[in-house]
Amino acid sequence: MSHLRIGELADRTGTSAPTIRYYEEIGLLRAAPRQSGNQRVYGPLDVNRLTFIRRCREFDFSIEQVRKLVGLLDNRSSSCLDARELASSHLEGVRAKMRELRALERSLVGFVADCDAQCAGGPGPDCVILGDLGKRCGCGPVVP
Amino acid sequence: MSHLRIGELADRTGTSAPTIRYYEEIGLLRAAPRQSGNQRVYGPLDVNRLTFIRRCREFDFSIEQVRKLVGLLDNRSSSCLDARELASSHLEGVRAKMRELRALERSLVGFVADCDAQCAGGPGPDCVILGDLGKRCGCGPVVP
DNA sequence: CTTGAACTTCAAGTGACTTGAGCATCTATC
DNA sequence: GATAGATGCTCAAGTCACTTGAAGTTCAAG
Repeated sequence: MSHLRIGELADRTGTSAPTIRYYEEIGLLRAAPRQSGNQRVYGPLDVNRLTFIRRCREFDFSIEQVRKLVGLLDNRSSSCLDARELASSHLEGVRAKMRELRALERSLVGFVADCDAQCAGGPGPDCVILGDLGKRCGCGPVVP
Repeated sequence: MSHLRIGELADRTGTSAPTIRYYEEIGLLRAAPRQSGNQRVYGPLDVNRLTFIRRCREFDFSIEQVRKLVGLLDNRSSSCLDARELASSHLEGVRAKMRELRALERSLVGFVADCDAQCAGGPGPDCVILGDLGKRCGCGPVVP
């Protein structure tokens, strides 16, 4: 049972087979040994490693960041501080993105509310959403 | 002064010149008329339209959504409801993304806090972050 | 032996641009 | 009028992290 083909590995790790081949191609996974018929064969260690990789990706680490994280695992003499640094700088990025999204959400809520209050489904070009989107450049509704 | 070249249009709208050419190529901006020397010439209406487009993009609307929004502007008989619909379905997407990011942030904060509490900068492979990232598959720290 | 699922490779497509090469044109100064 | 440097032009390829498609091979079941 410990010998898996690519489809089984994919199922166990929530990956697709093409993605596994892609990870192999970019060197994130080792080049898997092949069966007689040239099909890739995997073992339990591959399940572990790929699960780790997928988890990092779910946490929105980029492939290059994952490469470093995997390197930390491979290189057992490396410092914990490297992992902490990677995680916390990633956290910074996530927080910045969240701030942006919050501002965005507020604007969109405002647009929709204004539309409900003022346009009431009336036709066209004077919709406050279109007006709002054109604003802040001081140009009002845009005439094409 | 109402005749601008691409660089000036770029400056006034916070866009890059290649991006403006790209928008022209995909039909989001009309093909600009050319000067004698084949350089593009723009007017105030182009500033308005591009500002509108950039604003939509800042609000994370996809190019295709922007294309619709611009179409709403162009087609003055269209209904306000279309714009409202576009904005509110976009809002849904933004909220979903925010929920993901919030969960992600919590995890990362947890990782870093655990590391500070338990690893204290000690060396290596037993860093709780690497452990945490490998978890939930029940495999613990991953052995490559 | 045949069927069909799963595998193989290689190439191209996605979105929204960015970057680079190599050449033309404009503007300012001498 | 000559020249230098900024700005413009086109076309092609690169980015990221895969996904999709074509066309052919291998495996497992009946």
